[in-house]
Amino acid sequence: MGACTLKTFNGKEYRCEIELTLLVIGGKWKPIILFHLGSDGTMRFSELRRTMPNITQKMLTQQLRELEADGMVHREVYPQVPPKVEYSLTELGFSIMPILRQLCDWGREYTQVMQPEKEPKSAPGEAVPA
Amino acid sequence: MGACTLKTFNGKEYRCEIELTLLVIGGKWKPIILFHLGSDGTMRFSELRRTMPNITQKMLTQQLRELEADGMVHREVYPQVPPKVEYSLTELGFSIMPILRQLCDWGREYTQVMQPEKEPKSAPGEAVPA
DNA sequence: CTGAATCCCCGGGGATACTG
DNA sequence: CAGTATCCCCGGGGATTCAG
Repeated sequence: MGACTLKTFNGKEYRCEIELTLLVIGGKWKPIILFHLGSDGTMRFSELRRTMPNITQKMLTQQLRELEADGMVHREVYPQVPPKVEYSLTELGFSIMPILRQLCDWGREYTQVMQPEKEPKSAPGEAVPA
Repeated sequence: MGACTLKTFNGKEYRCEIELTLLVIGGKWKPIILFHLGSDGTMRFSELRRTMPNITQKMLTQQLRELEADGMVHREVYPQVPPKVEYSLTELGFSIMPILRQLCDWGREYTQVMQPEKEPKSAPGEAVPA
């Protein structure tokens, strides 16, 4: 229904709360970053890079900063040389983990359901006829 | 963990099932389209356009075709003039609705948690101190 | 009414080099 | 080690026009 009028929160424009959520945790990298931090716990910058070999440091830094600004991750800087920076999820960050896990599960089941035939007769969670 | 090696499914490349899910239901428009179809049921093309005034017909058509190809929506063409085409969710499409609703809920709570203070002390679902 | 076909802009995001 | 700073490409996606 008409629940999709233009709203603004913290500089983010959205018409639906789903859009707002996607602005915070969506995009090519954020879900993966959050998922790793939630699964493996506190990680250094270089650890994250090794875990995601395909992301550039520019993008990793950028996405982490946005996640930090949106209250999803905590950034701990150790004033020493060589520099050491650790990232971890905030409580708010952890609160998205259940959804991330479901996204993961859904994707896994999707491959199962779509594998046998191109005509999808049953949804993930349903039994497929033999 | 090293659970993020490059995989391929149906021409989609992903390193994590989350990425695969996002390839199917992610992007600027798909979540909204799915959400409307799931909430309001079968809709004509023009109905969808009215519900989402900001999307162009090109994008709406394109996204609907991709969703159809991925088994998320069903496209029913009535061979008559003027043309009439109805879109609805498949079972697979419906199976994503719970997650969409949670995305929606999370976004709503996010605005509550982030509103009072910029320093996030509690996550959505937690009680905030008075 | 539904949609295909074009044209075109803009910015997400990659590659590379430099710095404290 | 953990970032900035540039440069630049490419395609997502908007506006508009044509068609069955």
